[in-house]
Amino acid sequence: MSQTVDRALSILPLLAQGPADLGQVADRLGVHKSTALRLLRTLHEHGLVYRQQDQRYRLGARLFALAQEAVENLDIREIAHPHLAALNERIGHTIHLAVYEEGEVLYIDKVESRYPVRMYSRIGKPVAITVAAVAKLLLADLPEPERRALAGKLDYPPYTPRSTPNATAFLKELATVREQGWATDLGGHEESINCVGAPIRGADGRVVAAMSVSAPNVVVTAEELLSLLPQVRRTADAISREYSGTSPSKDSA
Amino acid sequence: MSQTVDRALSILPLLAQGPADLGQVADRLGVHKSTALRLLRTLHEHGLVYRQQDQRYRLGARLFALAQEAVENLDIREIAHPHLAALNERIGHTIHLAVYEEGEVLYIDKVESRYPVRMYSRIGKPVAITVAAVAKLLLADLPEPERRALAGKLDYPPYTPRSTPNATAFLKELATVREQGWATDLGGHEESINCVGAPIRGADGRVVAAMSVSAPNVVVTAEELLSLLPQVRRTADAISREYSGTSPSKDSA
DNA sequence: TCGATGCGTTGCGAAGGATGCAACAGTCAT
DNA sequence: ATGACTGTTGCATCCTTCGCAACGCATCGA
Repeated sequence: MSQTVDRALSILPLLAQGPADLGQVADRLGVHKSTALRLLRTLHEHGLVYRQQDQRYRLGARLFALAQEAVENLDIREIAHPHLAALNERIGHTIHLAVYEEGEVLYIDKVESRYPVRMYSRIGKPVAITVAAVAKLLLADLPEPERRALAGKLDYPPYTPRSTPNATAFLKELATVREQGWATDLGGHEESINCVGAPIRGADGRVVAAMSVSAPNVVVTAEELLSLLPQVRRTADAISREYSGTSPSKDSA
Repeated sequence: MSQTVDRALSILPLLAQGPADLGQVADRLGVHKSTALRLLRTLHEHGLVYRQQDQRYRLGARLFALAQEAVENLDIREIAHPHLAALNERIGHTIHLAVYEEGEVLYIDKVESRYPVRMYSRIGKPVAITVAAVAKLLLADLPEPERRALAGKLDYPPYTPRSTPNATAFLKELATVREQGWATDLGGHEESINCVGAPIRGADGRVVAAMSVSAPNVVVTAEELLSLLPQVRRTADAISREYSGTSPSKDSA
């Protein structure tokens, strides 16, 4: 809607592919060099773009700062984390927390068996949206038309023989997930990794996030992992209650 | 330099503090609601901003994607990682890799003892720039005026009794670090944590990155940690050589 | 040593786009 | 039902951005 801003923001994904010099940026944008220069300068002032010694531009540090702050301020994450940590304390496996946003699923928290570490390493990468347990949970709750549209647009990479093959199978799986209120990924992404997940719901019953427990099948069999389902669901429900209960009145300032 | 873009980008740090509605954004920017709306729409189209169900805006997922891609494309990181992993294999402690950028020091890689994990959790947060070994290494190599200016601007939080107290002490410490070619942080940030670090240099001899090994003093004493210094330096030098050697000719496309 | 080519940078007039206003629509609370 | 609030739209005005051309500067080759 705003041409100037639109152009400026188009520079970011362009630089995400790698550093580029002024001419390259101008060409890719289809604008004059001087225009590109002014846009880059503005981005630079805000720290979103950095100029390395060879004068080429690349993405800047402020970007990380923003992403960091953003994820820290997600109240679901804040509420969920203690619950995830407690569950992890008991069962010891890796636990993920994920949300859905505009056609993408992204992890916003993770608890590792050894120590609690917030690892955002998978953030931004195309999450295995067609197979991940958390993705199924989140997509299963989308309004019918949006769900159909999204399922049609997706790619269905055959990570393993057990991966979801196509939109039809995926929609069917989502229906199952919606019915039963939990989801699995049994070797659909990596042959040896199994997951079980449960949805976290807001006050209106809509799924606002999803959590899952993952473990390699050399450690626990799929059946053993499934036996943890009640605990996973209890945790998810506890988070749902707390999230629904406490009104989000942030009386700051 | 570009007013429109400047205003639009100013929205991002504002939203980083927490979700805000249209009116709040407009107020903080000092512009009319309709103007703020158009800017937010543009940000939204690029995925940098997300509109939650209560219509308030917050930072969007694309931001994570960009930050992720950006850090993945840092060639220093790519080159260094195998070396860091190898060193970690031998000595088992936590290893950090950091770079300097426009007054900030940020971690771009980390290897944990258990398994290699890229953890960007500290990115964006104010790194303990006045005490961290990697920070000293990076700042010690700055041009004199820039170093002085920066040292003057910094805060010197007394994390522990051993933290760097002020600019004078810091500049002196940096001089020492520059002389000896390595740095330590002995309980300057957290009482029980010690670090030793070494610089990674480009072809022109300038410090382009810094690495460090950290360990709690309940596991290894400061002396024991210091005895690892030769290995750390060898690793850093190996990275320097590889980084300088291979010309960065990315013959893509 | 000198000219040539390529890059980033600056100042300028023109015009295109962004701005703020005012009016509208929807929602919630009273 | 009525009021207040928030988000939204269309529009005329003016500011801001745009592309041009010329410049400074470095690198390269003769």
